[in-house]
Amino acid sequence: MTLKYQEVAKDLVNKIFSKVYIDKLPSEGALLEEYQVSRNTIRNALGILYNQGLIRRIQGSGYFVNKPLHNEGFIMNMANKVGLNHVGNPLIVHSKILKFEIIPASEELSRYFNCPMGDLVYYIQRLRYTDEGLISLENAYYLKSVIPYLSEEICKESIFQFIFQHYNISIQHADEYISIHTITQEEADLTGATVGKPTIQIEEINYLKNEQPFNYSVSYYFPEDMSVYFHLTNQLH
Amino acid sequence: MTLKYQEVAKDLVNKIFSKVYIDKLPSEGALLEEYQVSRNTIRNALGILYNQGLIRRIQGSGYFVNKPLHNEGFIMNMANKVGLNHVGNPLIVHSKILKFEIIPASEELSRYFNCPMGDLVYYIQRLRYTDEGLISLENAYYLKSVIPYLSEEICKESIFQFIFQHYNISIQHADEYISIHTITQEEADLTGATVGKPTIQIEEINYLKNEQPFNYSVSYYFPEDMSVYFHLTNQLH
DNA sequence: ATACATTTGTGCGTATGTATG
DNA sequence: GCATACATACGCACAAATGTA
Repeated sequence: MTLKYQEVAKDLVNKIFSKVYIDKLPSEGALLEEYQVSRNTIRNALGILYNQGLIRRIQGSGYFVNKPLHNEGFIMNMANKVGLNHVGNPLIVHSKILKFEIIPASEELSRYFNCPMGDLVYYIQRLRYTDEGLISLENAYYLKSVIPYLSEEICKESIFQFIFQHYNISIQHADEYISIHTITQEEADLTGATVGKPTIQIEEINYLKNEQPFNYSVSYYFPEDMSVYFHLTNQLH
Repeated sequence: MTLKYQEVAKDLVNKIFSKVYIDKLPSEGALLEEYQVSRNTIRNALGILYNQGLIRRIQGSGYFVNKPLHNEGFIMNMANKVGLNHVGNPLIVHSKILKFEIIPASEELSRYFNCPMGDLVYYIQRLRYTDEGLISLENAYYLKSVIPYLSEEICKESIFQFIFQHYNISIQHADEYISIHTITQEEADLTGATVGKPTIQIEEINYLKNEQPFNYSVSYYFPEDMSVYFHLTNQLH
């Protein structure tokens, strides 16, 4: 499946990250000439980048590369669901597997997955590290009917990347809930963190294109200087 | 300014909130017939609702009203920038003004506002309450060149509502940073909270249509059961 | 201050592809 | 196999904001 506006969008993103476009992008007219597509297609592609907060656009003037205001600390950009990243720069993450089980869906999980109770799900608990150290404790659940096979070996690297490549599926959208979680004794034992330490909790449900949820996870993020960034467009004036 | 797709979008939102549409929306064809607009306009309008997580859409099947999975605790929906709300239901908020000053922009503020240092800004510190009690401590800054007049009286109610009505401007988009803030002695004195209590910190910069930032704020949210919800669409596959 | 060209924003119509039921 | 419904793509026209001469 190779959609024109997504191809164009990806190419534009690459050109921004690789500093081909430093400040201003070419006009829509120039871009539709370059890519040999219609204006709608160009605008679809640019709309994606705009919604992700990568570019600004000013009527009568043009499209401009967005520079993030904050640059200190560990900033996780939620706009781009292509793995952990620090404002545009992807992070290399490896994991220590704490649990790898196949369990029947509880009432709660069956609600999240929109499936009958008892349906099988993978339950994977991981500690996630970068070069800097421990990032998060993750409790992830995957619906086995959608993801028939997983292994501990796979879970040491990126589960999502494996899924996308082997099952040729992709995330359509996600629901995110952010709150504060204070570390319990059990979690402290697992992570070495102190009991009662406040952490950022991110609960996440990921959906396929057909609206089927396939992944639910709760993660606790430990870095003190961490913040979660996202960009909002107000389309209802 | 009365744009067709925004009018349609607003009308659809109302019909969802007022339970005219409980589960399924009419098809695109039926809607363009009803509103007497083109298919692009209908899809623009529906796209807004989709991006905000209000509806799901399934190719070949139709548009469906989204039911939030979590219903417990105080959930703040960030998608819709029309004041504080609890998953769709607006909250009545009133404020106690702690500070109301006009100050010159510091280096930091001048970066946020993209203005020269020393430009005048309103600085307003408020405690925000609902019937349930204290919600947040807010430190808000408004660029005086964009918002020439504010008063303490106005700040007791919704500042945004006043601005939108009197200056006929609206938020185009916003940058949000979420992190954890532990309450200091000074803040504890102001709020009655205990020193060291972890709170959700939301930093926010709001932009006008011409990309001019007009508001920067840092707020600390106190409810224990609070979580921040937002919906992500993955447009890059 | 005015006029004009450029550039993005909105809106309509049409054709074809793809998923669902 | 078929009808329905959403997804993508093209092309065109005009409005509105911006930048420049």
